[in-house]
Amino acid sequence: MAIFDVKTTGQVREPIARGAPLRAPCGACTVRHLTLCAALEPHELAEISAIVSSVELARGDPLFDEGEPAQHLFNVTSGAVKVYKLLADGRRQMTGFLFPGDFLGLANEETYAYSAEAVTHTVLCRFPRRKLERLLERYPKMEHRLLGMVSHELAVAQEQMLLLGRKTAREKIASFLLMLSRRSVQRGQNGNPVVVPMSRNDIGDYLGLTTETVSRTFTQLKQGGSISLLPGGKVEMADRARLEDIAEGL
Amino acid sequence: MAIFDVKTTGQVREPIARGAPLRAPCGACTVRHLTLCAALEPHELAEISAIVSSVELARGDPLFDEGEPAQHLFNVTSGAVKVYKLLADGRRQMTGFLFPGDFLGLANEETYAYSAEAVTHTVLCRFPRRKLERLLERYPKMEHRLLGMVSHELAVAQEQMLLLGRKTAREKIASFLLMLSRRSVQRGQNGNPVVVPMSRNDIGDYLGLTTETVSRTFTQLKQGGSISLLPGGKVEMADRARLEDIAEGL
DNA sequence: CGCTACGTTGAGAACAATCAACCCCGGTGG
DNA sequence: CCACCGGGGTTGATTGTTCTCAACGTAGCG
Repeated sequence: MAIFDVKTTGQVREPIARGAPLRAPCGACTVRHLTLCAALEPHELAEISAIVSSVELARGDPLFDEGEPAQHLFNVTSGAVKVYKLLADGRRQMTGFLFPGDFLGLANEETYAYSAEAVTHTVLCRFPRRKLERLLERYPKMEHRLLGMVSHELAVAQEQMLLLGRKTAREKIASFLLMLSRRSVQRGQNGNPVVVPMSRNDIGDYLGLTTETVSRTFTQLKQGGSISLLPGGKVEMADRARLEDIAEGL
Repeated sequence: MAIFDVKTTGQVREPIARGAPLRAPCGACTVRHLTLCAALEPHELAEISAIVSSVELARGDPLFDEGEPAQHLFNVTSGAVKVYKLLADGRRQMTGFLFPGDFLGLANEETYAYSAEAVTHTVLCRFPRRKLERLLERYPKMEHRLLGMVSHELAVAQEQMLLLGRKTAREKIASFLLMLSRRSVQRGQNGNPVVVPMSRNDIGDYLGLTTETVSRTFTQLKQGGSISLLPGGKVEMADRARLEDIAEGL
């Protein structure tokens, strides 16, 4: 949910085993200004560097599962991550898609309240929770920044509740595309056409729809001239103003 | 969303004009241990007392509207508040019901991202935002506590996304009753029968349903022997285990 | 070159929404 | 005192959006 304006061209930084930690040079972090680590003094940054490691995931790799002991916080460096909750019978609700600059893993309890999995090849920074907490105690500015980020997450979650509870399939898809586009622009990338790296099924689980309905609605928007579907999972928003209206329920 | 275990018998503390501020004695606050003000040193409490005032609302009175400048934070002292977002055509999504001990009004931007209105006669503490922010700067412990509260709100919001996106009407109503019951117990009140102070319409807007569907689903649960509807807006959970199963999708 | 996963499209079913009537209760004013 | 009114709640009939089940196409990959 954070802002980001650095071009990351590829996904892979250094080929390491899945989940294996790697010493990361925070000084060279390209997304630092949008993360918890923004605006740190050099000595603070050094302390962060001392506890952080890097994790690399392949498409589909799990990062952690709901109920697991919450031992780490993460910051997405490149790629994309999906976070979701499950019902006993397998029904799934995505609670978010995370892109470079976004953080995840914050847990009030001792365990994660949701699962996280890589949508594409992804690299993350990993902070041991205990150590980070101790750092936050000593640097209230960092905690203040974290509060701002969590508050923003909460506002985004409330917007999503409005979508899930009250918008039609059409409005949901329009809102979704616009959200992806805005976040892409915030990361300094092209907002149109927008890259849609997740599957129809994932999109459905994010919007409270089935794959079929997602597919049909894309088709419908395409035939209505609002969008075109480009190869490589890109969507061109041919009539953005119209999409904005649809998303707002007009 | 906060925890609370003090019995508040009535709603009215002191009859004052709607929305009018009143000097409040924080030292005597019965819900302090669940709020931002929990575990403060006496001198910190004195500083809070110096900036806080009290607000009293009648049933249906607005507290603030989405888009309005966010000048205050609030803490519910007694009563109940609903917070919601609207679409252009009037469709409404409740994002939460707040009870004694809960706070509201946190805004990342300069304006409120949602509207708030009293469900019943309600009393709140009011903190000027700027002054509270200055206090938070000086007392990182308070900010730490606030972070914990917001994180909890976020976890609740994610649970609600699962409900809105993936649960059936039946499962939604069962989940809703159990949530009210749990929060009632946390406030030290009777969890069964549970008091349901809000209208069918409000419940529908919270669960992403219409009034009619809410009403029908209550009837259905009643006929199935899971609940009984008592006078005074109370609901007896005759078979709580069954409700738990329904809520989990079993 | 065939798998498999993903996406699209179609037909029919189902759940919840809509439209509508009615009830009950509390408040108000004749 | 009672008739009227209005809001909230319940129930019924019907509609409709989305889901389900199913078939088929396509692209990437071993």
